[in-house]
Amino acid sequence: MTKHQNNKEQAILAAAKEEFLDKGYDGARTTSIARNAGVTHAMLHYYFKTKEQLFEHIFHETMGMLVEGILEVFTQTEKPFKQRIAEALDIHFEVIRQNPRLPLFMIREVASRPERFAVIKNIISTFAGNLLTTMQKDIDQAVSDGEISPIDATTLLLDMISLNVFPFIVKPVYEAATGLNLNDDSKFWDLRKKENIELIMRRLTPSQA
Amino acid sequence: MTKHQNNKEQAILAAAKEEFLDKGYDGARTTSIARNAGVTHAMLHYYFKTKEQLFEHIFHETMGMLVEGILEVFTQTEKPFKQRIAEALDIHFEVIRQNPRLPLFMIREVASRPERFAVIKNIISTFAGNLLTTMQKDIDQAVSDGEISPIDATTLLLDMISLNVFPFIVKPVYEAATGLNLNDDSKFWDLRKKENIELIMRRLTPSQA
DNA sequence: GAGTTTGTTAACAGTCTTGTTAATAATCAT
DNA sequence: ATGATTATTAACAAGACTGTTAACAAACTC
Repeated sequence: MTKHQNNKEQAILAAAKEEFLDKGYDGARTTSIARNAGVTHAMLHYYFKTKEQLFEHIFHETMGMLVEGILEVFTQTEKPFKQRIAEALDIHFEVIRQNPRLPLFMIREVASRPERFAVIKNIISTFAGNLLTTMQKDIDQAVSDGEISPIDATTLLLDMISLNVFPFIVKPVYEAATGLNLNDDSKFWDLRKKENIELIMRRLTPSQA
Repeated sequence: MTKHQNNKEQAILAAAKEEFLDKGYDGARTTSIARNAGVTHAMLHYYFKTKEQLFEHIFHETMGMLVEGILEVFTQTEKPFKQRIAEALDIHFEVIRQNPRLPLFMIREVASRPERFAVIKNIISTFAGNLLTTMQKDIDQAVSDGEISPIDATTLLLDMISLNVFPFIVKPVYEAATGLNLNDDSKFWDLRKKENIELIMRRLTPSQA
């Protein structure tokens, strides 16, 4: 662990993250990971016994990053409800923008092996439970204050996540169909964020009728 | 081709569709497909030379279904713009509801092998081009009539697709996290469709200020 | 510096998976 | 009915991929 370059372990992890995010568990090859990390594939099995174990590392690291990012979003101050939602949308969008391949990775892996998800199931469900109840309370308050029109917390949350996440998921299809490269296009993503906030704000604003 | 039960070919196609939709190309096994179809795996290779070729069949059939469904959505009559959009959302949502695994399948395969998408790239891009220009004209008309507030056609389209498609994509994650089964829950999907239409209608309605 | 632990390599074993082949049966055309 | 075509089976070939092992090197401990 000391003088020996243990950066090999890091190199393996980095290459593995690339490979898994790109191709998913089934498409990933341990030989390819080893090659990209610049080590023999025996080394890979020396540091991480199995492909599954290596994947677990990446999956947890990745999920941790995501959950952390989301948690950060909802520790908000005492501002008007609509403003807090707008800020949450902003931060949430930026978290994904910095890790754009993460949502598809998560969805893909859970879809093909739901049991793998069991580990962080509890974390998410208790977290979501708390979030939804506090959110619903805030909503009820804001509604009776006449600040917003009524809506379910779960409904609102799914609205927000759909709008913020889907563009990143559909990006490969969009790029394949148009030939454009959205990574370069920061204007596109700025506009998208703005539009999402606009949509949710309009959804929340009480109707004038 | 005649008296021989060529339903074996159909059985293989059916089993292959299941397998590919469920596990993706990389996760699918031709032996497993053959087993589920009730044929030897030599038969599979007799009818479809390679796994790739079998996949192409499924991919094309599947994409055709999707594109057809989408096309159907936008052949609309001479109703007010907002009403047409609401109806398009409704039909689009129902198409996906009947083929709920299709969007994730498409996105997953395009993400891990963009080149495979080249075949239907042209269809989609010309289709989308036409759609967007007519849509933009309709929007401009409706805006100058004071029916709606201004919006880009591409922006509106992405809003609509995000809201309608994402819930189906995230379904496995939702189910894994909650332990619930959304397939049974037709109320959930009815509400979701309603909410999506509500959101887009509010987005389009001119602001009262 | 002798011995122990840790890191590294190359070769290999075993399994899984795709695809082929050669032999056999069923169906069809005439 | 006979020959040609199509369907079907079982066994096998080849390769890819994961994981192991045995031998060796480097560093670390005392």
